Amino acid sequence: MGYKKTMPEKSATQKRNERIWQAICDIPSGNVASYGQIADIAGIPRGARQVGYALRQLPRGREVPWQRVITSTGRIAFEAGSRQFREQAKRLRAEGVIIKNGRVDMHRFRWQPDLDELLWKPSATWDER
DNA sequence: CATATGACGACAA
DNA sequence: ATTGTCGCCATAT
Repeated sequence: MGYKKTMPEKSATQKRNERIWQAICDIPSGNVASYGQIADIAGIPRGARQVGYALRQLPRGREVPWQRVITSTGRIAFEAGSRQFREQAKRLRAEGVIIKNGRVDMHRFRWQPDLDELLWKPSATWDER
């Protein structure tokens, strides 16, 4: 029975990454969020860089809308013109996000969770069908 | 243990 | 608007 005791538990890092990936999955298509914003939602204040790290660790095949995470100033974090930059821009535009002069208008496309909640909260009313 | 690094962010010039 | 600096914090060496 106990021959599985060496099963390694998820490291703190792994659990943190999971929370981050999960938070990113909540960003609606057509919207974007900043690294810091995701960090806060994932319960990691001042953890913007950790979000970047988690994304870099994102396993192939794991479906997470990583393209929706950009810097707080509305820029794509990758070097302009790089392959990754173009891929992200392409995906965002495919969702209707406008990138003008290499930047996204955060006032217009930034995801606002609380506002989003307001639309989900009254679900009880709709759940009744 | 000391440094360096990075898909960040805030701020000063 | 740009650019540089510094703070932040997990990892890598």
